[in-house]
Amino acid sequence: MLVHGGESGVTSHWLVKSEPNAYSFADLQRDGSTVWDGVRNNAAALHLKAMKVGDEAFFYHSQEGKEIVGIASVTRTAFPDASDPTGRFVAVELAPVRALKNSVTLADMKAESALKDMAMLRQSRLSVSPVSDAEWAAILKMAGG
DNA sequence: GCCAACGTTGGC
DNA sequence: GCCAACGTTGGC
Repeated sequence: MLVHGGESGVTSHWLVKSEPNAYSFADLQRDGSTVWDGVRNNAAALHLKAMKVGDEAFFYHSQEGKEIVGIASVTRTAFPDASDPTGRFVAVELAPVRALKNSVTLADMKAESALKDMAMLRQSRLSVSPVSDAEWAAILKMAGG
């Protein structure tokens, strides 16, 4: 699909982290959509600002599970994060796409050579990170299609 | 619970 | 503008 401007129709892929105790993929499925706010890191915020409607993101459970459990899509591009008193940070809106058939654990990802340069593995504390097309495909394959 | 990584803050 | 101190994240 061709729209206007330089980024027309090209979707990007991302990975977002959440502690399932705080907000799990099941919560997202229950809610239908959610405002992805609370990001307080400039690198992560830059990634949020680069998200386009229709981009898809792996939904990773940190601490409990340490695995990718599902896919979400961006339904609203970056807007000011109302929970940020400084006004510096942004939020996006995400909706659930589907759960993965098999979740892909951190150990699985570390063991996969195709993922050795993955942003989330190189910088584990980053809560929003880009995923290349090759990495996206590799993880989908690991998840059972 | 501990600790490594890393970002942020504030004194100078 | 530097850098030490501190806070937070997240794997182990």
